Amino acid sequence: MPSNFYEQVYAVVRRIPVGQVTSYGRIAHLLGRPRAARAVGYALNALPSAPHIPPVPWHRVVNSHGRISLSNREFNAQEQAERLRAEGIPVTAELTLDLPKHLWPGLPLEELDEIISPSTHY
DNA sequence: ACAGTGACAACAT
DNA sequence: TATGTTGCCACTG
Repeated sequence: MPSNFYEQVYAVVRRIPVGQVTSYGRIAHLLGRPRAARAVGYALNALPSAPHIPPVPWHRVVNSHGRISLSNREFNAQEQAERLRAEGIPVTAELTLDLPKHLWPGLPLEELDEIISPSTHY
């Protein structure tokens, strides 16, 4: 049973549209925990061992500088770059992209409320 | 209960 | 610009 926080992170990431990206910190802010950026990364790290349906587009999350994490010591970083390019986002050899240009605006309050407090939607 | 661990982020050199 | 340091928070054994 995944924790509530993980599920909240996954719920948000699923809303990121094709061709757009956001950062770990911004997801933390959306969830009302402005300083939990690190925990967001931790949540995504735990993803491969627990495949979800619908799938979670983890590749659309980069750091606050618009750079792919896991600095190229793992093939995962290259895979992430390829997936982003496939969605039309240019990624440099240094694994960076234009964050402001492709930044996902975020969620409407209504949808956000459903994620944070599912019990209050009726 | 508690210390250790990160796919972070901001700041300081 | 490029590293290093520090604060953070949820999760794990």
